Amino acid sequence: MKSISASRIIHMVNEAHRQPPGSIKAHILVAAKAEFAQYGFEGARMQRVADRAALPKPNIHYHFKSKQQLYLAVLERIIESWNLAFDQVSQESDPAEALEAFIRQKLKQAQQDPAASRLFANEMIQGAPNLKHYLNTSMRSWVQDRALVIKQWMLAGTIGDVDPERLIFLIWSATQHYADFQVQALSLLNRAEFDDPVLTETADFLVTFILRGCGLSPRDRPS
Amino acid sequence: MKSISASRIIHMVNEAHRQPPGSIKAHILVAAKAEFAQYGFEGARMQRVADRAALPKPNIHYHFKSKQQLYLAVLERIIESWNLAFDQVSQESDPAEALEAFIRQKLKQAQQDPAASRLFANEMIQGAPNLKHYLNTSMRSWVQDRALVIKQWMLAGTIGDVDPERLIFLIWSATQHYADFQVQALSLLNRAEFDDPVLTETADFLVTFILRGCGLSPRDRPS
DNA sequence: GTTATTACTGACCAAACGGTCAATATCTTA
DNA sequence: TAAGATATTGACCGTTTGGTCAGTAATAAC
Repeated sequence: MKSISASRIIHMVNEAHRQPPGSIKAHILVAAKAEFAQYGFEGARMQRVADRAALPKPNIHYHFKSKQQLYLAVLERIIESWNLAFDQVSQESDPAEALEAFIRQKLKQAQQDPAASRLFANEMIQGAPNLKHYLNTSMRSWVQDRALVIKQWMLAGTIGDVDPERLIFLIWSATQHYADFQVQALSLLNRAEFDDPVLTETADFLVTFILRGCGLSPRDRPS
Repeated sequence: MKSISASRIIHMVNEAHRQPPGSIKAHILVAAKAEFAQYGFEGARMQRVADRAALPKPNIHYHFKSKQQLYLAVLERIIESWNLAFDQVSQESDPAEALEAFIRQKLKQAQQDPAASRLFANEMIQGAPNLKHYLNTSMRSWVQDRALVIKQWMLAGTIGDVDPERLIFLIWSATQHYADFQVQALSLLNRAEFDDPVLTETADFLVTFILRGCGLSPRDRPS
């Protein structure tokens, strides 16, 4: 195995992953995301990435040194874009409103970029070989922050008794599943595609159901 | 592409997939399930299947003609084992009891055979290239039968207002996620492994939460 | 307009891939 | 125990894989 230090790899990736939207690197990253999402790291083929990007294969290798590095660049881009949607919530927020916003946002994310969701799913299924650190640091503290707020809501009596970590995990699973298992969902719901009407119906169901699960009623909306 | 008719493939698979538990074919199928679950079809390597089974590679090819056929045999075995757990439920069943049994059963399945769950997840992520027919026939009618019972419960007022298909999908997602995203769940819950105590806590949470989401209280249990 | 740098690509390579095959061992049954 | 069928395997094959490289085009700097 070539001895390239982890920090050097991370440095190179950091250079590569934030590209102006129209750039060729950004274009390759989009193609690679789709490929890795569908086939996983080992199943992905550099030739197919090139075909998806409509570029010769060596061109891909010019911009990204190796398959591994391309994968890491895609992965970092996804995590970063998810962190941007790091919505603010506090003890003072209304639980129903905050949870509803969170559910709708997660579901919209899953619909707008199912490839990102599937790539992440592949990484988790394989035991997160490239995201173990993320799971034990950023993700964990993010969850703990939110869990603390939920616990405070519980103490204040503005929400029912629920395990906050498991609640967050359930919301993630319920929303992500519509991206990862889209074919199953569409067959089950007898729909052709995951379009806006399906999104709205699904979001409404999830909000109602989960809020009820938390001992809350969904706030009234103009109908 | 070789022209082998679909029925011939299915016939061959049917011959292969039900093996006495101690047989070599069964042993290979277990190894292959783990490999396909972790890497997906394209990412799986026949050599690694052989290594997992502690057999020379040609031995695998003696028992299963091709990678594709081995994969199909594993898939059929999983679907079949899931169909065996086809628990009976009717209009007369108690909704809370029936849902609780369903949730606990699904979660236990996910814990006892996470590889099966992950293999299925991989197949869904790729758009179910080998399970489209299953999704549109067996799975669909299974869901519709259960959905009908849930609708009757709703008419009888023994359960709150919920979209039955989406409820089933949510239960699947919430339970399967603990197998597919096990590393994430363990990190989030600060646990080392998905053992029986975690299983029980998780099942209790899911039962309470989902029943509340359906407008039900979990039936009392001796504590 | 020359030069230096960056971007691109057809042709190629060693290694790994799924799969084969002839030779051998191990069971069945008469 | 001979004969046939089944099971096993070391050595091998054509193809595909991730990746390279020399040569060329395009761009930027002076």
